[in-house]
Order: sequence, then structure tokens, then C-alpha cells
Amino acid sequence: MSVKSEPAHSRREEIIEIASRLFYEQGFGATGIKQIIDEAGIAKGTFYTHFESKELLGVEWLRARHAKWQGWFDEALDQLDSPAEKLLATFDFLESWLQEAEYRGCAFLNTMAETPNLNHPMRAEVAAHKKALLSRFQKIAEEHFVPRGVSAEVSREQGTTLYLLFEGALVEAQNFHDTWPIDAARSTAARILDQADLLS
Amino acid sequence: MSVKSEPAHSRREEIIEIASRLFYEQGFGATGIKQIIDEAGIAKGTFYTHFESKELLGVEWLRARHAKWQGWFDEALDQLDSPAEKLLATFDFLESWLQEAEYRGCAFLNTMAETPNLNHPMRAEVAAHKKALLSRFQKIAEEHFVPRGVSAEVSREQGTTLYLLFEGALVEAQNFHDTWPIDAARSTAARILDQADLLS
DNA sequence: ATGAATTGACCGACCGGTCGGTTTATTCCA
DNA sequence: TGGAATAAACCGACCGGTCGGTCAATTCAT
Repeated sequence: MSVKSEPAHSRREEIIEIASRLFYEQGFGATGIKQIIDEAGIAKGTFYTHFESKELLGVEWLRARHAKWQGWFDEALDQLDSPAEKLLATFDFLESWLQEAEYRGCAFLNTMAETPNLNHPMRAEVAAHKKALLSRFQKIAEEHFVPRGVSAEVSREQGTTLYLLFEGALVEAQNFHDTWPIDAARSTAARILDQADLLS
Repeated sequence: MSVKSEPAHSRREEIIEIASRLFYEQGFGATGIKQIIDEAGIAKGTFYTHFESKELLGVEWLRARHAKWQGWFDEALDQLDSPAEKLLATFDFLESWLQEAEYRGCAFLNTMAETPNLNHPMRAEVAAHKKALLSRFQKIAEEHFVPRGVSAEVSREQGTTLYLLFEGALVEAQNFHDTWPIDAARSTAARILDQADLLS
């Protein structure tokens, strides 16, 4: 018998896609179930056959977004050769992201900001996403610095710094709606990558 | 005749104080008028004789918070002698702030995150607050670097970098609820301040 | 025929905001 | 000094609408 193939867009996935757009553009709290089901063209009850609660939909949103974002990030870095190029490309990635009309900053940080409770399931997704990104920076920084005679530990510290610069630029570009924070962070990043001799 | 003295806490100020605490702890959107008037012990109508709308109360909240925050910031820096000490003290200030039980990150960035509309009056307050903070960093950076032979422009660029590190540390300390982002940013800041010779 | 998917009316609670009316404090004139 | 007039502060019921969530009834595909 034929394997039942999952449709490219199951109802459940369709709801996640629509909700994702609304959550990102308006914020999780500011988006009501009503709007989601209206745009999906379904009834309230149908929504609740697919999701236990709005909160769990929020968690699924962040999980899906994490996967998608990682994809974008990897795509921007993978074709580059050197670790230094990769690290600088993160800022170019940020800049092209900012150009998009729907740019509303980082969905994870925005969600963190409106979710005070540290034990909220969505906060766990935020922390996991950022932890993964930090590890990415640290790993690439190691690839850059260690061959230049810098210890693994100090190399990772440089990765941490680049991560903090990245996050600072991300947030301030959203605030001022301008690329100058990204440009400034990129310049500093380039200088840091050039200073292996001072760290060894 | 005697000058009519304004009471230390007018009703209006009392409402702002109560709302400020709730807005910071729970977020602006997540806090209802009901809760504010209940905690203030007043009726709905009384609230609206003092404020046109919840939104304008939000603006007043941010204005008052900006003034208070500037005071904290200045207090942490004013008694220090050198610009370098001042700049490093900003991270110590951040760290002691994080220790507080009610720490919920930056009220301005949190508000930005839940306010997509760039033309919203509260967004203007956020931008103004951050612009003032950036200028502070740039000015102190000038005081540090210019006497060491660095141009005014490059000195200001270092101030911008320190600002971005500060903001990155602020946000990530909130996310991970830990001091390591602040410590990492502080270390990098110290190194940057030590590199005047590379910039001149 | 049966079980899953779908429907939309319905629930109680809450949202920001309005309004007519009352209380309280100040001003002004006799 | 007393009493009327004025204005500001205060009250809480009420407005239309939305919130997240439930459920009995119906449709639909196997």
C-alpha cells in the first residue's frame, strides 16, 4: 500500500505559518486567536483541535522560527571560506535583513521582552536559540584564532564579544531603524579579528 | 500671600508611580487600567481626569523613568575621576542592577519590543533615551581617547562600540539572567580602552 | 457506519474608555 | 464673616468589543 504522504501544507502547518507572520509583525501578546483563525479561514474549534493553547502555539512558532533562522544564517555563511569572512558576514546578513520591509527585530528578543516569567515555556525557546547562536560565534572564532596562536579559551571569549556586538547591533538597528549600529559593530569586529597577535 | 506649594505626591504622581512599577514588571500591554486604579484605590473616572489615555500615561512613565535612570547612571559615574573608570563603571552599574530582584531588563527596550509602530509616541521616548545614552558614551570616550592622541571622530566611534557592547550585555543578561554577558563585555571594554596607541 | 475534522454559538472575564452625577475645595461678593 | 457660585476631583455603572477557551451538533471522508 502507498505511504500516506504528508501534504506540503497540513492545516496545522498552515496555522503555524499564519500565526508566525502575525506574532512577528504584531507581537505574541498583541495577536489574538480571532485574527489567526480569520486569516486562516477556520473556526475557533478547529484551531483548538490542532493546538492545546495559544501558548503552545507560541512555542511551536519559536521552534519553527529557530529552524528557519538557522537556515538563513547558515546560507549566508556556508559558501564563505575563512572563519573571518564568516564572522564579518553575520553583520552583512543583519544589514540585508534590516532592509526588508517587515523587519521587526529579533522575534526571540521581542518575545523575551514581553514575557517576564523566566519559567515560561517560550522563554526556554528564546534562551535555547540564543545559546545556539552564541556557540556558533564561539566555534567560528576558535577556527579563526586558534591557528593564529591564540588559546581555545581566549578564542571563545572573542567569539562571545562578537556575539554581544552582534546582539547589540541587532537591537539598536531595530530601535533607530538604521544600519549605523550594524556598520559600527562590523568595523569593530574586523578590528578584533585582526588582533590575534595581541591575544596570544 | 503664601505660595501654594505642590504636594510631594499629587494624585497624578501617585498614579504614575504605581503604573511605572506595573509597566516595568509586567509590560505596558500586559498591564490593564483596572489593576492600576485598584492599586491606587481610585475609580476609573478619576484616572481619566488625570490622564487622557493609557498611551499618554505610558509616555509619562518613560519620561519619568528616563530622568530616574539618568540619575542612577550619573550617580554611578560622577564620583569617579578618569573617563576610563567611568566607562568601566557602566558595566558594574549594570551588574548591580541585575542583582535586584525586580530586574526585568531595560524598560525602554522592552517597550520597543512590544511596540511595532515606529511612529508611536512611546517609540520616540525610547529612541530619545537611547540617543542620550549613546551620546554619553561617545562623550566620555572622547575624554579618554583624545588626550591619548586619537582623533575626535575615531574616539566617538570607540564610544559607539562601547555603547553597543553595553546594550548587548544588557539584553543578554536579561535573557540568560546571568552576569556573564556583562563580565565579558566589561573585559572587552577594558581592552579597547587600552588600545589608544593602535587607533592614533 | 464510524471516527475524525469542522463548525460557530457560547462562556466568563477583561479591555480601554465614557458619562451623568456627587463631593470637596476654592473664590468671590455682600 | 457667611453664603452663594464656581471649578476641580472623584465616583462607579456602563459602553461596545475582544480575550482565550469550551462544547454540542454537524459535515465529511473512509
